[in-house]
Amino acid sequence: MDEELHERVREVIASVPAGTVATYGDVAALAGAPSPRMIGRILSEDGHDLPWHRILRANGTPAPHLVHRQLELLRAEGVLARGQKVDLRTYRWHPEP
DNA sequence: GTTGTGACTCCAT
DNA sequence: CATGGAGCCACAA
Repeated sequence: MDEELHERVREVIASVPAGTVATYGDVAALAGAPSPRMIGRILSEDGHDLPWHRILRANGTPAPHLVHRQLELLRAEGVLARGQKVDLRTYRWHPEP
């Protein structure tokens, strides 16, 4: 049944609309993942098809080696970042009922 | 079986 | 803002 979790995570990430971002914790919670760490691992292996650039850390900063990449892609979608930090308060994705 | 590492988060100092 | 400890799961050696 862990495959479903895998699918769920992918689905949640794919559900994040352009111009918005989500945190690892949010994705983990929405997908029912056991821990936010799994999100990173899944992205690292199966994130090639997913908008992984819309996934940020809890403080609004992307992962260390992708920082530049993330911010550039996000900027292309209209998500402006201040230095390395994105305004989660403004761009954080809010799932609709 | 343990140990170390990782695209993590939270809280205390 | 920096640092450290605790919690968490998966995988390689």
